[in-house]
Amino acid sequence: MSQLWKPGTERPGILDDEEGGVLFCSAPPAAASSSSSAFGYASIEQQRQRLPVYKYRTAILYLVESHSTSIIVGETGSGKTTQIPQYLKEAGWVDGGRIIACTQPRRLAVQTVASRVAEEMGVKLGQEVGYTIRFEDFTNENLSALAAQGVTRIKFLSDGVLLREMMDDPLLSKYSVIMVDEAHERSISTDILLGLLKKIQRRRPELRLIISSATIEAKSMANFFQNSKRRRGVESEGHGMKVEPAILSVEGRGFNVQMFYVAEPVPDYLQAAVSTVLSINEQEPMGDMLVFLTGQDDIDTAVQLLTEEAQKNGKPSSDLMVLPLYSGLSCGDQDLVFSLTPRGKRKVVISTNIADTSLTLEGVVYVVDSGFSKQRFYNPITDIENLVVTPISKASARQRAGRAGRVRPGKCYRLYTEEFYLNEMAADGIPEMQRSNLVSCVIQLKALGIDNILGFDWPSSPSPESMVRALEVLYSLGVVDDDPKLTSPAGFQDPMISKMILASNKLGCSEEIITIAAILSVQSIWVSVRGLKELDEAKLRFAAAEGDHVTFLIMYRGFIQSDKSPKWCHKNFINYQAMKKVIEVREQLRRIAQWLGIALKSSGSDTQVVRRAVTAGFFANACRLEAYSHGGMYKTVRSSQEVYIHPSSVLFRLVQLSSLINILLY
DNA sequence: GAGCACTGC
Repeated sequence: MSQLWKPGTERPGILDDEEGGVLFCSAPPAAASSSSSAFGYASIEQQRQRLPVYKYRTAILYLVESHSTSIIVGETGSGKTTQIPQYLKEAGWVDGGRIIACTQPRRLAVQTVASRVAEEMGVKLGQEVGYTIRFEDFTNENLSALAAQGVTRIKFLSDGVLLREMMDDPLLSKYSVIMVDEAHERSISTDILLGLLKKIQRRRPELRLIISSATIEAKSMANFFQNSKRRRGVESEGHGMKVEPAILSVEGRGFNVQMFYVAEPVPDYLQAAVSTVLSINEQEPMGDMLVFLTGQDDIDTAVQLLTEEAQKNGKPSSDLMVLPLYSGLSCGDQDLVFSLTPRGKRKVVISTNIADTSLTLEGVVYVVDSGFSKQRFYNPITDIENLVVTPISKASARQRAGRAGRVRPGKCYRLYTEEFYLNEMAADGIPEMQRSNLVSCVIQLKALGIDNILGFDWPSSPSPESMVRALEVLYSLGVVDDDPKLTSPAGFQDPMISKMILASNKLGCSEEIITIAAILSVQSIWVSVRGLKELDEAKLRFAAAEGDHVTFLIMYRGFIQSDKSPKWCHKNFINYQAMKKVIEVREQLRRIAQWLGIALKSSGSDTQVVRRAVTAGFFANACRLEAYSHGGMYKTVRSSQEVYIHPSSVLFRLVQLSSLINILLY
């Protein structure tokens, strides 16, 4: 590599122009390629140079050197995530013991990207290239001179972990460059991170930020980082940097995807999806299909309809291999979608949004897009979060379509009209921050010393009602005082859990409550097969009349007594992976509890104190059974909101039963 | 008779 431009030297000849205060850098000259392998196959170096981002190497390094914030818009397959940290290292951004950080919203992405980069650099993962996610720290940050060889210089981490690091080192002083990847997803932790990084920049003008995003929403991101810097514009001058964020666009490596729309709005997208799959199968050449629906229910129905169709012998649809995909599936079922398609079969994966963000399917040529997804919405008045089937955004529709063009030119069938796409769909989705309960978000900011929550500078502000509601809940739990400042160090992130654990200390059941807290933090410890009689029977074996929390305790004890046996879990319809996570989380909670001076103490067979501790933490959810109500209707104490026992609860049948008795009695 | 997708103490 000889054509490098070193930071601090004269800038290379790049065309740039000012546009509304934002610097656009376009069409850089292609960098001269260096060595080529003497062998017949592509070396890692050659593979790296073939990535679209390689053409922009010099440009990116120039922008990072000369701007405090650079925004890189790059489609999937551009190589930005794996390459940019390496470019930065090659250009000297790790000199003097500094570290380059690259954040991801998901754990799996952190692991895979880190190991890919370690492989490309020919180093052992955990040394020069490392990663940190919860429960796994694969870095070597021991800075002693002797160990200097394998010290971590490029570090991948989940954005949640970087937030945690801020509690110990508020200025994140060991990092020279922080790259926030997948910023377009606008997850809560990414948004908090962006807000805090903007604050850090004022105190550390030498820190460079790279915001990496898949959509052109970049412009509003640029505005966010530009605001208020104008007012304090002098600060960075000494460093010879531009305060306006730079925006650079890198093309992806996708193939062309041809779009099809329905002529008229469809009355039933599930039916429409099924018949579209069948007609693609009859009319189009081989190639796998990916269908986007909204949830488990829809997906199971669609799979069933298509499988029935496929079983009709002699029909062309008999060569379909139909597979569902959603997070509730067991690992084994999820892995099926990655299996090789048998000869003469065509794979059809029916998926939720999981195929949009978390999993990448190879070999998809046809995408069927219902135009809907399930989204969480939060109502601060009732303090209730809901899942609602909602039209997706244009950005999301484009992302879905792009899945068809990863291996060769593809086709995307949109089950909505072009008119709807052009005129009705929102350009971007609503950030998660504006659709969620903000209790843990507020407590995190408080723990970082941000006291004026309502005045915090967010990439997009949540509603004042949600903020006030969150503060109210924290106040009623005694977590914040009148100031409002945190009354005690935030040991546990979730204040309800925190309160429950503190109460258990007084009640003498911390052993049990820490188990319950751990179980509440995983998705579900039951396997997710619905409508299966055996599952209900298994539940009855563990069910306690005292409710789900006590049931969890019985299950956990059984798991420990089985010696943490996967077979025992399988037999009892318990999710082994979830149980393993419970063990890990429990251990972490136990450590924190110990640090807070809470000793583990068991209440033995006394479950009453356990239930007292649970209600101490979750009293805000208290509700009253309505007399004479059919089907067990409750109303919340705080807002008289109508609520029902969830069918997944062990009390579900019991309540049905007891309300039946009520009816008989009156 | 029902849970889009994720993160972390």
